[in-house]
Amino acid sequence: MAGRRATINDVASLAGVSIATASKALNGRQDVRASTRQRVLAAAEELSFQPNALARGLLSGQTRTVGLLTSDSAGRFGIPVLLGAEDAFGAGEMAVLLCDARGDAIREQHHLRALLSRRVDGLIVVGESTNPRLSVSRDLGVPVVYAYGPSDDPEDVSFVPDDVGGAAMAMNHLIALGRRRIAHVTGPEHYKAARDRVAGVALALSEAGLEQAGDTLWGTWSQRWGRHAAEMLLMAQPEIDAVFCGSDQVAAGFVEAVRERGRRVPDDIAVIGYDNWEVLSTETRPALTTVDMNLELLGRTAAQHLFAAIDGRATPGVHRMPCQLVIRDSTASSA
Amino acid sequence: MAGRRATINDVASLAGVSIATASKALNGRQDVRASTRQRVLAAAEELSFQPNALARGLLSGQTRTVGLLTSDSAGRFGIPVLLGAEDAFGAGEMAVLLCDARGDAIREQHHLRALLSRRVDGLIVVGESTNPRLSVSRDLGVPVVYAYGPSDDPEDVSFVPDDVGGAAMAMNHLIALGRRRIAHVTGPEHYKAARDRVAGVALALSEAGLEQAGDTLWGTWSQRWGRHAAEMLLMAQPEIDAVFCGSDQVAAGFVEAVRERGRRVPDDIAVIGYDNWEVLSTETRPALTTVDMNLELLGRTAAQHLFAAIDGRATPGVHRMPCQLVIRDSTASSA
DNA sequence: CGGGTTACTGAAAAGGGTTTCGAAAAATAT
DNA sequence: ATATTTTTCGAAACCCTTTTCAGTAACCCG
Repeated sequence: MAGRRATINDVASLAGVSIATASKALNGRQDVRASTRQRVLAAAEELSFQPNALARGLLSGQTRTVGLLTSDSAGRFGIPVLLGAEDAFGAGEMAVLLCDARGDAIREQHHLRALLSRRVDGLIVVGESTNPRLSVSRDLGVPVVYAYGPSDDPEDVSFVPDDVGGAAMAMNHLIALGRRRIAHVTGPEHYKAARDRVAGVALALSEAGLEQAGDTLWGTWSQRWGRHAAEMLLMAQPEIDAVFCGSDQVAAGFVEAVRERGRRVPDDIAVIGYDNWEVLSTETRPALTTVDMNLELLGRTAAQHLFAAIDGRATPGVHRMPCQLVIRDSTASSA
Repeated sequence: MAGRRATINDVASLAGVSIATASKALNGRQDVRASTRQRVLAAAEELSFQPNALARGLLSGQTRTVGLLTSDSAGRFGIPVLLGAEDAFGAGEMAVLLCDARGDAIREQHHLRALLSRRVDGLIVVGESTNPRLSVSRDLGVPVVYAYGPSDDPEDVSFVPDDVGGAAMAMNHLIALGRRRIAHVTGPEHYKAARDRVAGVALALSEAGLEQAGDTLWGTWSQRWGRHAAEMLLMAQPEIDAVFCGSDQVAAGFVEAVRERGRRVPDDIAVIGYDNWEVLSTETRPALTTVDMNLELLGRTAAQHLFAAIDGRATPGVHRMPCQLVIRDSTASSA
């Protein structure tokens, strides 16, 4: 804690040069004799000089800092996106200002103002669900990229998981395994994620010329609902041979109830989950086949596109990022 | 995106005053006529003027920004601490620079330098476990508070959960319920959290004049280990009437295996977990009694103490934050 | 009407770095 | 030796805000 922090002035006087020369030497510019540069570098080292990012930013207008605005970072989905973004930024020498609005619009405005006054170079807005959210980009003056939850303004840049594709991928896997009486148990209808997956299911079924086994069962994203749905389904349609669940939680509950009823997974009924939430998907018995939304990659991609947008190369629109099927025992071939 | 951003200069000319007057008017200082202030405020509003935090920080030497350095924010424990801290800072108009070192010392140094060059007012270091970690405070020039994982330097300020007290609290609950043959299944011995809880168990047992049922079973923090431990335990010591598990994951596996063996929870065997990881503790059947480490509160407290430290009122040492017992069905009175 | 207050206002400096431009020094050409 | 070019260096402006300090105008009182 050596009292005051060293400035370039201190470095310059210790090296016996002007601050202009010191600056050039430190930043690797031309027009500095090698021996002089050597002296300046040594002086900087001795004083453990760190250029003041505030002064630098004030002059250049670039803070090399981005804001990360999340509505609900407590949620499972925000975190991986956030980590992916942080990772991409860290590699690019960018710093991340984290703001959690806790789903409160007032707080969001407040954070937005704070970020703007700190002159961030750009902004990533991480949604709490894949439902479109109000755009904040209007008149903001800095580029914004939306991740997970897209903006409602098509002019904005958004990155979301391709839930339609993910669901279709899961269904195609079941169909390829020879399952023909496939049910679909999912979460609340007001989630776009749930509706998109319904669309993906329909797509895959119609391509295969199949009918869904019964109506889609809407519920909650909970294990409890998975159990309940399993009980209803085994009663009403005991002939089903596969179920696509809207989340790993639902799938975990479903599997548990199926086993308790004396039916086997995957032999009698194959089960697929969604999210690849590893604490759940790998710990259930049998381990869950599930759809991974690659959220960390999504966050990283969003961050990279924010870089591009900062450089003036924005790519407006909603970009759907492919999901990935992770195959485990709950759909193992009943060979 | 109105081209350049408005400066106080623009506000001043629009209001027809000098920049000094504008500044005073905006900051609510004396020596400005009410009508003049009114005009300035209107001008600022019209230009949507936001004072440049860089210029302000450069002058005052205070950035109203703190660094949050985590080793592993992917972990379950870092997140709540982080959220609590972010919450406390947000309320105090502070901004949070998030850095995740991913457990890499080089990356940590790099982030540390970046934070310092941005002139953060303080730093919170969030550990990935409660094992003590290398101090970063030496010669840093800004106050540092450690959360969850304490610093190895007793001169530093650290906040950690009181695992000894938490474990004792759990055991006392079992003892109060009349259980007398209590076993302890926990995670790897190289975790200080596991060792502390062993100490808490011993404390509670000796106070009650009881012996532990068998040796402590060390394993991993997984559900798999919980199941395995249950199988071993039911074989070797079928007389046990309660188990204290080192985590909710272990407890969930334990409960599952116990039920499969035809023994009832809590009637035959009461089970307590640790962490209060709600997706697990509330979804198992029966729902788990568990110890909550109040991590969000811990993060908030750490943040508040960082404020104090920034004001020069540091309170060195390791502060243990009390845990809280959350009682659910897995220890329900078998009345 | 002059002296002493009081109420405002504005010029200027400071904070730390980068960059431009001009000047000095050194090297080369004439 | 002088003229010209090249290299190296330093003074000063600039980024934006806050704050100090000096100055102006209005006001009150004698």
